[in-house]
Amino acid sequence: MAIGIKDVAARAGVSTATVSHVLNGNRPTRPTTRQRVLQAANALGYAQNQAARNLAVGRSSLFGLVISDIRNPFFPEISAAFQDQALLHDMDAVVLNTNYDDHRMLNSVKRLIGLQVAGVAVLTSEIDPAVTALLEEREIAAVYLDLGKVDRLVANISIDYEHGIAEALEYLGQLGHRRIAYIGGPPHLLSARRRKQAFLDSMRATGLEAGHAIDADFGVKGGYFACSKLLAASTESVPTAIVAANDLTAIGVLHRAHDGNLRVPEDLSVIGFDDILMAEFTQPALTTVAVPRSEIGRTAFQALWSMLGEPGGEPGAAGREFRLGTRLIKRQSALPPRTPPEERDASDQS
Amino acid sequence: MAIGIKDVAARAGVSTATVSHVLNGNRPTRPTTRQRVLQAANALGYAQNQAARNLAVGRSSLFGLVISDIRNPFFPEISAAFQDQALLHDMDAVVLNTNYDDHRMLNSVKRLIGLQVAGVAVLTSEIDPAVTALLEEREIAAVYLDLGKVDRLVANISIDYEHGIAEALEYLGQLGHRRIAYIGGPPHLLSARRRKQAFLDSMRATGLEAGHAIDADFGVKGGYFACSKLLAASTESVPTAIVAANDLTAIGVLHRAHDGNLRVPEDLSVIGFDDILMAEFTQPALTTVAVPRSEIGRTAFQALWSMLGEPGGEPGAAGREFRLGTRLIKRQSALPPRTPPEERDASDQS
DNA sequence: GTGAAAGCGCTAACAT
DNA sequence: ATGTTAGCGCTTTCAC
Repeated sequence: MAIGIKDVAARAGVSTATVSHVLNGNRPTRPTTRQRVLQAANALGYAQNQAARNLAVGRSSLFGLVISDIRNPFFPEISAAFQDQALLHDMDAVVLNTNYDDHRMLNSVKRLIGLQVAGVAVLTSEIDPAVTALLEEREIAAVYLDLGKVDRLVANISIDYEHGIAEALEYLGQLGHRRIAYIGGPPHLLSARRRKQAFLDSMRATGLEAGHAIDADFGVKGGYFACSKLLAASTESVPTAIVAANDLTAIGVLHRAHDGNLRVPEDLSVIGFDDILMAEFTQPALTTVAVPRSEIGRTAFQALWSMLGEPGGEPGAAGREFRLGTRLIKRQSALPPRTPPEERDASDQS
Repeated sequence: MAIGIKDVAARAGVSTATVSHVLNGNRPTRPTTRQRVLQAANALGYAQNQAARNLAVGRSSLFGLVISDIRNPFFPEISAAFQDQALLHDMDAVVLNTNYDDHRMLNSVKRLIGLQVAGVAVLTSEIDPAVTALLEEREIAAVYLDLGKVDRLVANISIDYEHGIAEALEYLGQLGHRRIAYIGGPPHLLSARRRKQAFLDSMRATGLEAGHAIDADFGVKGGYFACSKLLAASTESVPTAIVAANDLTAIGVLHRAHDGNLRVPEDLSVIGFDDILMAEFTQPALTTVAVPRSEIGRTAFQALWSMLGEPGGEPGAAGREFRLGTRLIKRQSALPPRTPPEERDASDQS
């Protein structure tokens, strides 16, 4: 069943070396030979045995992609973009979920090492230092998300929350808002800390009056209750705009604001992040700071790819820092009107 | 850098064969030797070189999982369940998106064959016959979704829409509904056809009065307009309940029903499928027929796993048919009330 | 421009 | 219970 390089060689009347070289384009071959080989390979339906190839080359055509959980809508787009790039370069990706578990994360990386992956992208929110250490020791190219470091075999992607939030605040300013509150995420998450800091810095920079900043849980419920607190303040300190650290939080805010039995500023404006992508669907009225998911995936691949040297040759480029911008998506965010459905169409499956 | 089996053998003072056997548990070893080997492996941070192993064994520790598009919320859960099972059996999965493209699907399978995968799960809606043929020819274990066939190396998973819809209709009957309409999906999709047929059969069986059955596009918009048509009918033929072939369609129906300017039965009931999972989130009031996504993923893995024989030994079990049931999730589906947020929490990510 | 042959790291007979 | 060793299918040096 297994059709090997020998079969192709035999059929083409050449040596296996030639077949190999034709297939990998590693050295010039006479066009006629080339033809014969290609034809033979095709006729036999030959598929290169990657296992053997990898063994010989010492590295596989696999990249590892470690994410928190593919069920979290934040990741599918990243993963898809990563794989699309991989396909373009004739590589494949093994995507592993850590389920937010450090131990499982380390294990995943060990598995990947066993698979002889050519590189690993770790795009989870928190990264176990043991992982970076392991990858470094094994001299495997790696790219991380919002990890500070960069090295010969370590690239880093960071999201420009600072600019994104500044943009959002500017927008609110144009709308006439002056008292702006913030609802953050769990302080133990790096992204939550960075977003909050960006908000505070940006407020200071623009000279706007910082309302309260409350930490919540990145969930709908957290946003809901945080909003209660904010709106229950004495009249002159009730914010007229709220920036929420992610979209679920923002959805919670909107829910609360329209539940009634609460004094809500006429023109309350809410801004969220489009982290989990449902925002647009569930709350077509929510203005969001869009995180460039596809770009993250694409960039992660490129980062790894660029660090890859020739199998036994030059070392490839050094890792570097990639900074990705956000996009402010403006939708009226005061009252979620009940409108006819958007022309969106996310369907077709099963 | 690369730590090989020899290093472990040396450090443990045994032969490579012993190390191999300890690691794979292929033959009894004296506990003390076992210990020494394990310890040495651990101390060195040894990770089995899968490429070499696969080459020797003739088969990799990889399963292929071919899906339409991981960005479609139907798939992440399937994929995650599949991978969780894989992990349990010390295997890995390479997940490939076809983007609903036959050509890309065939290509994906070819890639997987090159990777020497031990089996392939093709869980897309439509399956190119060339794919089944190729897999069959290469004698690779395969499992499909709603493909009729079953064979020595071909398993099949089918969803029991029939029962699911019957259950839904029974429920509507209990609620007192008699005139029930149906909005289907694009007839070129197998799942759409199967669901529609199940509806019609079930209606006939229960003796309920079948309202109109309209084909739509599996999208929100399609549901919206189909609903317009249904409710615009002459009074005595206006349905009091609508079954929609997927959840986006159902959401469209709900949107339309509550847009005003249309005569809507007091107690209009709507039932959808929870295909894309957002239904619960966006429309907590929609009763749905739940497709068992995780179970599909889990079953797909099990199907492949059971067909795997010993590398060079017995052939493993023959492929068989797996039938998976649906679950009817009852939520009031008449008027989507604007309530405080559910205690749901899908949050936490980067 | 092409071929012969030595491994890549592991497994699995076959020995002991 | 453990060691020796011949490949697995490919790449790649070294000859030609």
